[in-house]
Amino acid sequence: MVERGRPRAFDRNEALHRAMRLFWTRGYDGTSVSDLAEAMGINKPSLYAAFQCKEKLFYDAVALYEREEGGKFLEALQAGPTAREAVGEALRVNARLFADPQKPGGCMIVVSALATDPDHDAVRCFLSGNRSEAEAAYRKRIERGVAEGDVPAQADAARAAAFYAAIQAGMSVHARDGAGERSLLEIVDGAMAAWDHVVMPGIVDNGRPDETGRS
Amino acid sequence: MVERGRPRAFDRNEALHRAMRLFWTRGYDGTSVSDLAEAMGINKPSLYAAFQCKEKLFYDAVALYEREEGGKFLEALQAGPTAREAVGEALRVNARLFADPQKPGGCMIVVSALATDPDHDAVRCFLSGNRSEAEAAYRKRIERGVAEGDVPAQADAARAAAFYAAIQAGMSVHARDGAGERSLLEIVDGAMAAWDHVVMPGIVDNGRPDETGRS
DNA sequence: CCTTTTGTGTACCGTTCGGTACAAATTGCT
DNA sequence: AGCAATTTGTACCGAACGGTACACAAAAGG
Repeated sequence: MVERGRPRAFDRNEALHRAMRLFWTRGYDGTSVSDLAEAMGINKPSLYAAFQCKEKLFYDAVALYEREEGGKFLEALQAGPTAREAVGEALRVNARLFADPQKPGGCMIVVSALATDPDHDAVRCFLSGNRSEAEAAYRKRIERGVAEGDVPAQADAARAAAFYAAIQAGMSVHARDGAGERSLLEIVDGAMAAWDHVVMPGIVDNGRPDETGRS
Repeated sequence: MVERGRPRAFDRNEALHRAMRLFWTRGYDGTSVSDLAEAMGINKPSLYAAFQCKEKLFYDAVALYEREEGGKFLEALQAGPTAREAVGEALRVNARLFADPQKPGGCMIVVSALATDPDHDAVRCFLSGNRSEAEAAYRKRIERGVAEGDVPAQADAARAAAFYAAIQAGMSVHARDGAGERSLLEIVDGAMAAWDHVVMPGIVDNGRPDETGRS
């Protein structure tokens, strides 16, 4: 009793991928269901049968985005030997993603619904929550650095996470405005120069008197 | 021959101000003309008679935003005694604006149309151009710092401007997510810690060997 | 073969969109 | 007063919106 009835004539994942690209490019409000159906190569009833409604389709598309595009970011954030190197590499991974000429500019989670009408506030909040999760990922990685000894114990992980999350969001806007990979990597470079100060505000005024916080 | 015909029964500027607030909150796509008319306290024919169409109304609203909210930013950017202090103060002015609980979160020019359908691409490009102007303002202030001697001659003003413009955009997203003034000011503080490196990449690895660049 | 189950395409639903026709109302000018 | 110019409110326009009814097609199970 595995498959009853007429089989689906399209690849659900492929269709979802195309929907994701369209939402990413045009935003939630800027993408109509008719446009989606056309881009997905199906008719609207097929779309609704497979994805329930526009809003759920969007959530599925965001989940796919996180799996397809967010994976390398999270990997890089875990893989780096120190919190500093991990955060830097994670930002560089995203810089390359946001500026990829084969893809819509910037991060889908930032650009696709920043301001919406109150009817779609759930969508905006959903993305806002996802952004908070990204910030939390930065924070946890820095806290891990404290636990592992490569970040000073008195570090303000939450504050540093907010800083790097903001940098990442700014990179998305910049990418939307046509900034290239080089420009975004320069921004990352600048942000990483503030590491010591951001991680230990008040202790390190500026610059780093000593990098050997490691081990 | 100054005023013929029936006089307008509403204050055009007040109405535009209310439209600006609504666009700022909900974005271009998320704001309908009916909502606008209601918020402005007028009927649609009055709206169209006074502002031509939705798109032109939006442009007028953005211009008002720049006059009302962008003024203090530009002033601070010019007023600071050094480029460094001016950029820092300008960012702090915007941090307070973006987190003002009396106003919609973030910068209108960033949040109100990042991703739209192709029909409204002109709106997106208009805002993108305005963001470029803000970046140019940063660049010119830093170049002025070079001319006045408070910034080293070999400084990369364009790169630094891109960095601080990105920070500013990131602050808008963060403000939309509910970040308060304190959080945004901490981000500014972090960004300013990178000043020397950002202004002279490759020369100053990190930190500032000397702050007495002033005069 | 026949029923059940599910997907497909057409053609449509009510609502909202941006925008306007039109007649009444209110002013300045002569 | 009469005319020209302009705004106002009502009521409406065609188009696009998100979503669906329905008849038909294609598969599995009996």
